[in-house]
Amino acid sequence: MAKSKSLPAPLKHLLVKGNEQLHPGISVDCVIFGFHDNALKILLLNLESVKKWSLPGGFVLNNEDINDAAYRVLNLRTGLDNIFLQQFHVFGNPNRSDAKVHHLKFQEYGVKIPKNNWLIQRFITVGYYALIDFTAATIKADSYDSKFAWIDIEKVENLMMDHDYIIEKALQTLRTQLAYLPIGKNLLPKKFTMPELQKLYEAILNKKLDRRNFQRKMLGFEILNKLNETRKGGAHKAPFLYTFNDKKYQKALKEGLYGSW
Amino acid sequence: MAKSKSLPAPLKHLLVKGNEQLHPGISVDCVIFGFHDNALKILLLNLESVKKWSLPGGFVLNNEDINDAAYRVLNLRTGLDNIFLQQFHVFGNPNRSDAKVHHLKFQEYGVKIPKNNWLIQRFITVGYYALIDFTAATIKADSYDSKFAWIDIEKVENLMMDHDYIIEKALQTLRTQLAYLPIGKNLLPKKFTMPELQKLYEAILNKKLDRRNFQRKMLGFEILNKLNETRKGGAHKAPFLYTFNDKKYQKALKEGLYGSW
DNA sequence: ATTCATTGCGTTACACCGACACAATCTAAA
DNA sequence: TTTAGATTGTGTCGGTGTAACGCAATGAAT
Repeated sequence: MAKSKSLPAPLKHLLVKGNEQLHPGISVDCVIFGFHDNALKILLLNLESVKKWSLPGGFVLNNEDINDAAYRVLNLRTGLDNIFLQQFHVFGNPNRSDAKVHHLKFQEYGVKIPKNNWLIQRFITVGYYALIDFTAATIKADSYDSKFAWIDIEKVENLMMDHDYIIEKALQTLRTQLAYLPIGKNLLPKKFTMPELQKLYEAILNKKLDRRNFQRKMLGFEILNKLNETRKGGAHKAPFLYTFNDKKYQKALKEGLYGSW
Repeated sequence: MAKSKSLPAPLKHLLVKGNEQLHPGISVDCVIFGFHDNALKILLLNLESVKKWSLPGGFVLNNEDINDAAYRVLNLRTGLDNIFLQQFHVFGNPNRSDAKVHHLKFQEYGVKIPKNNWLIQRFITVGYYALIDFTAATIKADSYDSKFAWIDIEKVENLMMDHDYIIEKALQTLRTQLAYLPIGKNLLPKKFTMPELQKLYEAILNKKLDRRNFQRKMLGFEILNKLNETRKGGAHKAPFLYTFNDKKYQKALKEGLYGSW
């Protein structure tokens, strides 16, 4: 009924050039966490053709490191650079791919995907998670998806394919790593207050923390610089501002916060 | 000069059927840790054709979960079942594959790999690590490699392709996970003594631990059953034997040993 | 019987953690 | 201008776990 729009070049490219320019059967998916209004959110894209939300993902170029591919996806969507981005799991269930997603998408343009096309194969995907400053990102949708949204971690559900599970795994990883990696640098603006940092931790852990013990523990890691400024404007006592001490932060990223044993 | 032996069926199969039966461009590699003579060892295979040692690895069947593929490799090599096996990293550098390995191998049989054959492509590999009971395994080599060896972790070097790096990453992961996962069940015989368990931890961490504190900490995890038997035969006081409490062990595997936060 | 390394169990000092107290501060309302 | 109310900065205290070390018991070798 609806008049077919003409097929966008990037989509055509996938069908025609995918086979020779992209690594077969493997993709990357990015769980991009952002923090806003004291809530942890995830960047999702809407595939109108299947009426579902999905994670931003992409394919791996023939001569591209898979980590670079994930970074390219992240950068393309958010415009951000120098972001904490980490592999966390490989999803290799043979039934996870759903060709219907692609069929429906191309149907919008009245295009039928040829049998045995590169796109209609089983894909194994590598999950990455990233932490970004909500306020610094400028999100771009692309030809496959026209809408995006930051969706509260509590309200994520009914995503495309196995993306719910991917997010669950990402969140698990993030929570575990919170215990031994310094998290927060990318999720918060450069200057932030201790209560803001605490809210972030509480959102990730989904758990209230004691204000005073949190501060003591955080300062104990020695990765923060206390500034001689306060954040005025709130209706209460003005809290001090902090920044991350880049050098010590990087060191902690490599060596972990404790060491234990 | 040397008379060409005839090409073994599994190798021929790779060339001829790989394209239709195996997932393209993805492999799995297993870092199999064993414990013997108070040292941590890794199972390596020798590729005579390239005169280098390599990790046991394999490909993923078209309809096979990638985790099952890794498990299949582990089981094929060791004959063991019900083993702790975990993904730890994806190695996706575009230059990591080295077609020369395959060319040399097939040259042994006077066979030239056709251009653009399935085998001669870039492979992205998923690293898995496993912990096994050295004494329970019966190692099998296969048609690609004729020799195997347990090589001391300290002496691993100059492996094929990026396998040194893969092992380094595996060891890093193992050390990190030691702090929050119960390790040891698969590396030791069913019954073991506290000093034996300690030696294992010391081998993994490459660090001496205090005997008395180690015991207290271990018992504190409440994943061990103390038996009413001792290990006689040593030239000294007979230490008590322990087993892992399976139920609590599994629970700790899921939830971690601490929880922190 | 004696020797001696090893094991089982215990002690002490110290750091860290959770729970809570109290004073200082900032804005908004009175 | 003063007061109220919520929030922040700093400190205390008891419990817990850890590192470092002591000492008696054990068991094979001498």
